[in-house]
Amino acid sequence: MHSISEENYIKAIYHLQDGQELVSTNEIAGKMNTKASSVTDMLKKLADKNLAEYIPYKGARLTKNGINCATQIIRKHRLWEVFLVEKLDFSWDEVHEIAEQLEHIQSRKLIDEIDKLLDYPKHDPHGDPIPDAQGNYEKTVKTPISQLENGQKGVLSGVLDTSTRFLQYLDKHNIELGTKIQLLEKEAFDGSCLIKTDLKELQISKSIADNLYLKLLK
Amino acid sequence: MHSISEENYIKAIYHLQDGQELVSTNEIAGKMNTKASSVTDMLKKLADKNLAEYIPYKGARLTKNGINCATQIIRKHRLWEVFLVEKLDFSWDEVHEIAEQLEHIQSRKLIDEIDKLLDYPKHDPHGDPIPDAQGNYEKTVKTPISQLENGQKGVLSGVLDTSTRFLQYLDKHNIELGTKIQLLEKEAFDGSCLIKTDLKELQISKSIADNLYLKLLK
DNA sequence: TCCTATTTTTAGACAAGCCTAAAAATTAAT
DNA sequence: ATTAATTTTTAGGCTTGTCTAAAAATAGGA
Repeated sequence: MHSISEENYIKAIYHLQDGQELVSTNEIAGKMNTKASSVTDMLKKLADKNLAEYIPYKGARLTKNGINCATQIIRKHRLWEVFLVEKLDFSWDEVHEIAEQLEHIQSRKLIDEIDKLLDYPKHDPHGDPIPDAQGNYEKTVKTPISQLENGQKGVLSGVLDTSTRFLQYLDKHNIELGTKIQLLEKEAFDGSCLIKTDLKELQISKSIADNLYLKLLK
Repeated sequence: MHSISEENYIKAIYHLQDGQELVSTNEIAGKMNTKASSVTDMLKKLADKNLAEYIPYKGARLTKNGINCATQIIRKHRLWEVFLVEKLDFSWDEVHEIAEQLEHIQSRKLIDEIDKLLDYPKHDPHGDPIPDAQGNYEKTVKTPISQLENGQKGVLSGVLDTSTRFLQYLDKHNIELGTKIQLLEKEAFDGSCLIKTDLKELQISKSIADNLYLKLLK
């Protein structure tokens, strides 16, 4: 259907266009680790195939077609991640790269069977929602710890950075999806935060507080 | 490591070189559905990478390196086939194309975990042996029904043709791997055979008799 | 052996995806 | 509003893997 390269661009645009109207060439180049000129080439191709609208010098956005395509790729990626963790003893910091390969396997039946095997999970191991076969998924409001008021609490339901280093840091401190976290105090001058889990209190830097997304509890 | 195209050539050469010393350019082109000139290009590249020996105008054979590579690809292909049949309710005639894609996924740990999940199967759904992590696999002697003497019997342990049509034909007649089959009588003039299973007697054409491989019982 | 048929290789072209360097358009700043 | 900085596009080139058409090598037959 579409080449792997096309699929990767579609996915990148989808993730970038969240909220924004148009995604710029440079933003896409940054995310894809390619040069702006390569992006321009690809945007023309995606526009030809009616997967994206492309306005020269302004940017691009996915068409309905492109969005469908993106959600199906994301569905595959996240289901494979769940599969790797649930069925094959991978840890949540090992699965991303392999899922990047597996998400391009073309077989509708395959991914639907994987979905069934896993009993139709709603979230991947990093807390991100999994689109169903029709591309629908639940969008819950998640707030980074750095934007909470002192005293507010919530359940960890997503991480922005999925690098091995960061996920292993969380493991070390027994923080995982579903962990209940309360912000005790935010330092005004450097944005670092003192947080509390059921197990202990922990001082975290602003960049970590930016990466931990909570579903708020009142 | 190696490109998908390289891997496909390596696999093709491996399957063709069974027995033969050198595999010809045309044979490879036939198997790969490409033109001879494309094969020549690739053989030069494989020789550069020390994956094949290439003697112009004579043919090619895999090096030790190439053979290792081939057995690892075959290992992946066959394990994925078992996975699809055992864990995802695929039938044995649906799995080949998907396994052609999955066999190129690069992750040593992934395939070893799949192997473990399946409890280290020795044969794929078509009866072909699965190489272990070191590339070793059992080579049993299998004889096509067309080469048996009248009265000889054996257990179906492999099929040559894995097309959907053929596998569905076997399903229809309740013939599967492990089915005990006896040759009652071979017609001299057209090579067709009358065979007997536990369930019934069946007249099969020579081409079908050529495709059904038995492990002999005495 | 010599001539023909087949096989294989070479030569040149093309598409996909990427790159660099230069030109054009846009944005920001004085 | 004009210039300077940034962003984006164009132009041209490279690699991989494919193709066609022509040339070269091999094999087969009389």
